[in-house]
Amino acid sequence: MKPTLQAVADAVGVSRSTVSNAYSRPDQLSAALRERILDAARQLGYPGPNPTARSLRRGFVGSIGVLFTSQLSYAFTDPFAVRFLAGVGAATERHGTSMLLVPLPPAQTDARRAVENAAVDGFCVYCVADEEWALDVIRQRGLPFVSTAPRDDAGPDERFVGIDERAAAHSVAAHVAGLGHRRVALLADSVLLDAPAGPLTLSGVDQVPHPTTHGRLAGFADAFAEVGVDWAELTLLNAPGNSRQAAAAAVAGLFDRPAPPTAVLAGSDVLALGVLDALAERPAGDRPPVSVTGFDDVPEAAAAGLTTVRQPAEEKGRIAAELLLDPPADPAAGHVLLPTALVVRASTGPAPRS
Amino acid sequence: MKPTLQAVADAVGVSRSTVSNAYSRPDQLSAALRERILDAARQLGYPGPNPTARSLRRGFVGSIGVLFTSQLSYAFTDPFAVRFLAGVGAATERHGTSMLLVPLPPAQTDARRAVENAAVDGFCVYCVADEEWALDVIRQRGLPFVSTAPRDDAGPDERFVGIDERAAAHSVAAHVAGLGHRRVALLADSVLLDAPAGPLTLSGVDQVPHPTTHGRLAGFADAFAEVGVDWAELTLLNAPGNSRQAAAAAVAGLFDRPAPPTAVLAGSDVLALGVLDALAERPAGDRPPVSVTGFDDVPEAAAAGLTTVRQPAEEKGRIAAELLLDPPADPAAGHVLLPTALVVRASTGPAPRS
DNA sequence: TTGAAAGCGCTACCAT
DNA sequence: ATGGTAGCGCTTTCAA
Repeated sequence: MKPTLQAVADAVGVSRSTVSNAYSRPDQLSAALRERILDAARQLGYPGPNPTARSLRRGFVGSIGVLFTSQLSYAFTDPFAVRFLAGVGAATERHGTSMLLVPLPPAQTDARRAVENAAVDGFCVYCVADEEWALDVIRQRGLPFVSTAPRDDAGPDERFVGIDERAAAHSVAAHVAGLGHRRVALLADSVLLDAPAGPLTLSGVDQVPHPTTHGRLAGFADAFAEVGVDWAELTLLNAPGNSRQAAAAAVAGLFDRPAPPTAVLAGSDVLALGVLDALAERPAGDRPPVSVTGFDDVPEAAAAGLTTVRQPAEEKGRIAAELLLDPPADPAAGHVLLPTALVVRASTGPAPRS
Repeated sequence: MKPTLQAVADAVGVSRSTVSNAYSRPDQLSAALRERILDAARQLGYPGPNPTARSLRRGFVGSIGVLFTSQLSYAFTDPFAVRFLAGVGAATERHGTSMLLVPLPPAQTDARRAVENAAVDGFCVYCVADEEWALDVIRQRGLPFVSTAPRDDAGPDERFVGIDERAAAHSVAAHVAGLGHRRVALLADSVLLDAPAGPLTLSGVDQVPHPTTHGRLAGFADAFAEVGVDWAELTLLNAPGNSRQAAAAAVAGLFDRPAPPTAVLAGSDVLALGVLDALAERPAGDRPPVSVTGFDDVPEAAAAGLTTVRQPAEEKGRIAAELLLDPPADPAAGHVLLPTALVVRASTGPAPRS
């Protein structure tokens, strides 16, 4: 049995309060006594105050949760998510807080439980899919959180860090439109929950439930509407997951259609890279000159020569954590919009004249 | 004030035990009563049992710690570490456990505190530098742990997953020796704690404190000893950190020496890539034909054509977590050696005749 | 500077 | 099937 604080107190012949003070409030006792206590603790093999008991008593835990509303193992394969985590890590590091990664089981009920049971003082919610239920749980627990997806119904005290998805998406799409492309496919992850890979028909972009995906698709559509191509003329492709494989599956057969798109705008770099994979797999003589764009500007994008929109990944994570750990006095400061930039590389070019 | 379990009990007119059972042991009460209780809880905004209180009472937390004995923000820049984390994540996911990433402050005392205060049921210790102190704390807390660095003084109940570092390192080095290289530099991270970037003189490999680094350097040295090149003839280079920048700094000026090495054996792919960076920065006409090898076979290695040793990163993380979460009955099974494989790519070639 | 008392919110045992 | 009791190990007033 591990010795408790009580055991140390008994050994030294002082009260528990004094031992507690020796650890947590050194100024409350004489240096000599403190040394005596710490020595006795060492002797007894007392490992210091039990973190759980301390948390219960103090009312806070000293760690923040990071919630990926997707498989945790997936999150680590997403370069953008990893940079985000690095940012959160940097902030927690400075703050002396730990970060808890909470895996969400596939079943909805179990996932709720996971969020309910997480021992944290707040959450950074990194959303890749439906998240409302998670926010409900967090609110119910009375915990603060920072979201990275734009939400219409965000309360005034709800903190956010992100980008203007729609404007950013507009910028790449306008670039592609400017190159003359008119037959265009839009590719996104989770256009509709649980839709299969491939083409999808939606009466309008507002049917897309996930705010990030909605924002990006809307931005793409805006740019083409400006050049006279409207929603119904765009090919919408669903990728069941944000992975190169999912993207490749989504564009299967696409370029063998009668009038294939001359450009594919993807909702993320990972998806765009998957499209390039699919193109590269075709025999060299049969590669249509398709322009492809991504989103995020992850490290791999540069190597692949991908035209994309840059957003500061690490910064996003860092600010999310800081917003949580040091809530700004002014609630308006709890809403941070990060800059984005269009990065033009070799993956886009003029539309072929046809 | 958030309602407590007591409040729900009062509202329904049952005891706390019954409410507790409604959440944790549904089979202990009638479905009807359980529904009544859950309804009342919803009504009152009771978010379910407080995780901390529950942990205190139950005696376990439901999360495992992952300890990087380096900056957390650094860990996310290391592709091998990220794959390792992905493996841990996959295992925790299946097990319904969370993972706590504990940032270690620079100061030794604070770092001890961080490990002492982590609310976890055990640790996966991923070591990049001196780790003994951390293991001391963990043992003192009586927590189980799994280490990934080979340790001489490992007790019989201490679990381990890793590779035969020395044999693996020998395999690449023998490949390079077989290509005829005799003037060779060995590059490693933290050869000595706090040594600056660049050449370092050590009377023998046994002066290297970190077990992983020691194993790899020893394996390199073994292979060259076999062809008559002994330790003193090898150039030992220290990189202050496992990063491309650190590696580039370590080899600065190296190739402008009178008789520069014809091969650089790096202790990790990241370092090897840094060497390639340094080489690539030289004017095209002035690039010595240096063979470079890495270690790990991270995804980037393939793209760079790096000759390296493959070790299963994700598997390592997965097994580490599993060893922690489902301790094998047979203690011998708590010691897992993973396979490695020499991967020969374009970064190594025959030594120039001179 | 030190100690006594009062819980933090919950669960598990043992009765009923 | 349900409730009473007894803590889990600690911190924090407050009083001495």
